[in-house]
Amino acid sequence: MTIKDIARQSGYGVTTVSRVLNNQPNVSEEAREKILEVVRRTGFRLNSNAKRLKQQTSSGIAVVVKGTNNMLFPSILQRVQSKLLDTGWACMINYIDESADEVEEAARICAEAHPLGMLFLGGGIENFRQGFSAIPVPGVLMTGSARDLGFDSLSSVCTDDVYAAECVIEHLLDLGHRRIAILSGWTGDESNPVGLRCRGCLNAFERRGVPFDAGRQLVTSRFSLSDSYEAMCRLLDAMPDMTAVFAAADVMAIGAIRAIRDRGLRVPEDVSVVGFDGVELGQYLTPKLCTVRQDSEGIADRSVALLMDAIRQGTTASHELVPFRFTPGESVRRL
Amino acid sequence: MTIKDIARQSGYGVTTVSRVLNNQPNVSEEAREKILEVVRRTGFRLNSNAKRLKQQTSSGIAVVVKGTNNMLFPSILQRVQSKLLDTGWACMINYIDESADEVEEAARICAEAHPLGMLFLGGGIENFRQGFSAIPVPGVLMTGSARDLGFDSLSSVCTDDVYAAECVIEHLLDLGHRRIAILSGWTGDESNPVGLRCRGCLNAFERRGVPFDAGRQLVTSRFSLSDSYEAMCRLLDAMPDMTAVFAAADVMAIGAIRAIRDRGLRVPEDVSVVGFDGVELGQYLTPKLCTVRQDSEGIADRSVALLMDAIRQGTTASHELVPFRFTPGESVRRL
DNA sequence: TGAGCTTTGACCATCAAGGACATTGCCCGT
DNA sequence: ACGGGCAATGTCCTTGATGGTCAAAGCTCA
Repeated sequence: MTIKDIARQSGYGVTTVSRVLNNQPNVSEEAREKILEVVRRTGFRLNSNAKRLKQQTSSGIAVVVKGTNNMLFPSILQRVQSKLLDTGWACMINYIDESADEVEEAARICAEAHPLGMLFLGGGIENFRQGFSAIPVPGVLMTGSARDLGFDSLSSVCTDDVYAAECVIEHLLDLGHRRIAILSGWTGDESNPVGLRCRGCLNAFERRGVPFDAGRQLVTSRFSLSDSYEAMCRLLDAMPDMTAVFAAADVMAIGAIRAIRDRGLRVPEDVSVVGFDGVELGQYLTPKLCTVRQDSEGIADRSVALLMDAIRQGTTASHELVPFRFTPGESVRRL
Repeated sequence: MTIKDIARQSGYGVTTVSRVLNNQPNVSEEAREKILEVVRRTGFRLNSNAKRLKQQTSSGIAVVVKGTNNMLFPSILQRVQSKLLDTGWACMINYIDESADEVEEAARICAEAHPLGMLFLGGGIENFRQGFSAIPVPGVLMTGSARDLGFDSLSSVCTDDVYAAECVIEHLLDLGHRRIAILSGWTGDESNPVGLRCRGCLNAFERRGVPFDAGRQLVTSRFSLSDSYEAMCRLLDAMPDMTAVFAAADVMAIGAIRAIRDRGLRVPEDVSVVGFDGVELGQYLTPKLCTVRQDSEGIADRSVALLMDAIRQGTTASHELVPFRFTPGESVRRL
């Protein structure tokens, strides 16, 4: 079934059929009707490969999502999708794990799809470096800043992680907490959002003159309930006198709370817990989770907007911070 | 940048370059080396549109996900993605909302991508009817059975929702509960998984001779925390003497628990709660959620396998049930 | 040295659609 | 009545990669 068959069946030429199917002018109403009738009857659809080959366009946007446990991702993805639907573009999503070979495989698949642009969700710049930087299309890093990294086709949209983490620690200090533990994600790279959050914590401790022993007070964990549970157990061993813990993600905070309770301790009476992300779920837990609410819709909207600009107008990369909101909650108490 | 440029730059012909890039025989090692060197240096990639046009293949799998609040979806999607990565196929994911026009838009985009196959996650057969059934490729419905529906290209893989719901109700009845409320999803179509779960509940009540007044004891809600919270409030108003509630999804159970607590009632002392899905999160809540654990990995694996068979061997549609496991938990007590 | 074989590469048609340009036919003004 | 002008339509070439055909080159062996 090709456009030629439609032409033959309708008694017109391929050009006329093409004009009808692309809503172009210079076609008589009669021809339009007849051709559309044949198209409807046969269920014909243009071959997208041929169309894109001729028009030198490609298939839409590729989205790379690293990790599935971040509870903020589903809402961001839906928002992105819904924005892209408005443009009529397709959206290829690649979920990848943290292992290197999957990143490369995903990069290969993305590259072969010849997307017009790429969005990166989760992980920091290290993913991008490792495979995706060879794909010569505009991109937006939706978590973590790409400023000062020398990629002029990579924009970024994120929360001001450093400042937000500072706010969290300041808040805990204001409430009288001094022995504060940090449950962090991977911190190898400070352009990583979690690394930035750690930096914010250290800044706050320093500014307020509160000593902080990273070896004892900080433990890293992956973004998963089970991993953060175990990490929190280690923290409790190393620092049994802690009065508060800051988890670098809500999902970690939830794992941590379970660990605290399984030790027979109470939240927040014995240990206060603060999360990061502000997922809706946090407000349905008992106690309601104190957290930093990231504006997932804002992140999605601005990312898509930046990407569109870059694709359509060739705008150079820019870097935006999306406002966050510190959300006090019952999981923290005043000492 | 085309294959011709590579040919010119490497001093070979396009045929040879094509053979190298497609790992075909009859190329000298020297030519292979030289050509690959040029490819690496220039970052050249075959134009996938041209390639697919010539080879009359298409771009991979389209996945349609309806709703983002089901906490089981991320793990299923990642598993699907990882299985598909093995095949080297791309995977286009479409998140859609429940509104009709988004379904149609998504269907249009999927159709234009000419996928080799489709996967449907969330929602029941009604989505498929409404737009996707016109896409002439094999599909697998990952939630809800497509048996007896007369689509011979649509397979299905799901949990035995009816039986699982029967188990839940039987369990509650065994523990002495008699005034059991049901917090259900949309029930308009009994091929819908949530509809099937309701049917299972009714079966169990009937078999055990326990009266059930659907008008008072059953409330429907969307798959969201806020919606199920409100629905639970209505249930508590209509049936203040309830001793247990069965929520048709874990996310609803969590919304319900918040509603119960906001009334000053305790879980499970005043009201027992059972969920459905068995998301990992449930075991991190307090109390640990009693639920039905669906085998998300099994669902993903079997769905991909069925789809692959249908695409590669033209297997006709089949319908599979994946075992579930009833998971007792602290959110239910014996009366 | 040349017949017979294998390896290698140039060339062209092909895929489905789109666009430049040519052609047709009609309307209208003079 | 005739030609200018214009809308409608068709012809033909192009897009990038592939694969078949066939020629050229290199090799072995009598």
